[in-house]
Amino acid sequence: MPRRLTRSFFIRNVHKVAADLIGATLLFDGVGGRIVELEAYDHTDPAAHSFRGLTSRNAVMFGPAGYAYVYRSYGIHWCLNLVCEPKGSASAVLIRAIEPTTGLPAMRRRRGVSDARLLCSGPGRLCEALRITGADGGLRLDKAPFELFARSDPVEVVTGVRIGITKAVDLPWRYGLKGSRFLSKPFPAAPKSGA
DNA sequence: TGCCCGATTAACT
DNA sequence: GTTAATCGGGCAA
Repeated sequence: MPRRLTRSFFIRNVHKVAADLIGATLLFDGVGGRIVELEAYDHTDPAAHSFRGLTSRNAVMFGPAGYAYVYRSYGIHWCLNLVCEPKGSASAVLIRAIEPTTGLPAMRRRRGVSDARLLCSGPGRLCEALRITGADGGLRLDKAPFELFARSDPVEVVTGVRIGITKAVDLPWRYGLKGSRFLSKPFPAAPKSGA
């Protein structure tokens, strides 16, 4: 039986949490799967919502670790973040892709597609598949409807630059499960020496 | 009050 | 590869 993640898991540096979440299982109302891709953000980061300081939208990011920050993207999609530490850094990880393992029929119904690789590979897609909305912002991650379980097997974590942003584009704050078929986009191959 | 634009996605050519 | 959809946040006026 995998270990249930408690709030203390998130009371750590956002990059440590990010690396440890690859391969972990995320369920919402009993539907979800294995986290294969995420990105880190913090208040020193021009690409982060928290960069310009506390506002009503991003207030959850400035609060305690272990809570969900959900925001609307492009006026259309919802995106899920997990708030981390250090305290006051307004840091969080954006869950970008999971490998669907539980509740496939519900996810297919909600997404309107059958291909498993199109269910949860992308931050907006996975929120639609898990039915996470702005109403879930501010909820604790260690209580229902959220359930998080630590990975039970070793994984290889790869990093790269983040996707879909126009600022701080060079920070290697994207984390992924090496070789996963459920990434929203592949990680570039390691550059050859001498390139 | 108005304006610009985004941590995206799907449907185009 | 390009672009429309769609709307609230954040900043200028």
